[in-house]
Amino acid sequence: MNEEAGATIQDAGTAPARPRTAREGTAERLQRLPTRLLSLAALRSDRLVTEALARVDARKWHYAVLATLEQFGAASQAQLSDRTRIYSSDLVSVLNELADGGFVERGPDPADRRRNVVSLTAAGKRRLRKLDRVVAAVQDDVFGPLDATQRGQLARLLTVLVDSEGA
Amino acid sequence: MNEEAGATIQDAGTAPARPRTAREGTAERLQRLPTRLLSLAALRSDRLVTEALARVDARKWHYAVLATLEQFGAASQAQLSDRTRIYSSDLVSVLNELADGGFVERGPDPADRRRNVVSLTAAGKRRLRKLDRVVAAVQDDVFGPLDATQRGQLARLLTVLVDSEGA
DNA sequence: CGAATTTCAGTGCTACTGATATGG
DNA sequence: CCCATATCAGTAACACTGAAATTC
Repeated sequence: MNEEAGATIQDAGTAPARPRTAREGTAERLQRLPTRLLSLAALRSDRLVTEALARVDARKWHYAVLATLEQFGAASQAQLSDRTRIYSSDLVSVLNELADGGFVERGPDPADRRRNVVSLTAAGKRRLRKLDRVVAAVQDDVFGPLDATQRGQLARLLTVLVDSEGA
Repeated sequence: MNEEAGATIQDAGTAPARPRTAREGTAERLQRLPTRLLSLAALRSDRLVTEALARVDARKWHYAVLATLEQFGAASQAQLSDRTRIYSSDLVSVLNELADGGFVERGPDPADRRRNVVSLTAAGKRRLRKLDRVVAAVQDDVFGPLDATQRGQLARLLTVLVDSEGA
């Protein structure tokens, strides 16, 4: 099958670039490109998270909203949007889904009738426990190749990057 | 209608969770969640890369294809797909765009008429130089908050994760 | 025949941009 | 009048699936 294609592909037009300068070969630039490494690592991570959550009929945003509600308490959608980084326009359907499942309640805020008050239900808390376990398990899948020290290092470095936003 | 929890946002229903156990508070779980940190960092990185490339009418995949062609030489689309991680179905339009710009040439492989041979043109090499500079500049934007040692650490850790795929 | 290659059609999720209606 | 909030409509880029036609 994979005969080495004689003249055609081996040297058709472009010769494979070798590091000409001793300094810094541009050869493996793509494979080593930090932004690409970050992108590829996140792609795999997101895929595993998405798959694991899909197995229990959940999405990343569901977890983010539930965890945020438990941490900060009931909130308006604008607050939830800030805290979860979900665009408020996208948050609408997420809350619809969570409300359909009975995991959150959404009612008008009597103090400001533009707002809704979104709060966790008892079922929502149980749901959060479940998703906590799912998400925790995925961490080991994703970061399994790293030992505890490396995981800490990575988390610290990523936190610096994430916190540098908008600063 | 459904406002049984009369209070507004301050204490509607759910009290902000405090770390009850001394062990490991689940409070900031979302903010510290490694897969989320990875996702958010990559999101910002991808956005900056995409924006910078868009300013010169390019996309990430254009760069990936051009750099791969220079590194490995002319190749079939299946080979390019493997090397760039672009799905072969998506590669078609990327190559169309690059060919429209005169940056690559795509011709049939006489040795195996199922294949195309994709090769870099002179204009493609000049294009690659340009994109190289753009991409290099973005690295500093994205990883500016880290010093050289930290950047090396991060790159090493991400490489471990990326290489662990399919292994 | 089965398998590889290119291409096309189409899905689903995400990020992101308006616009709109309502209320402060 | 200007601003905030929630909602809706829609776009673009991606990741991914499946199927077709051609050729090995």
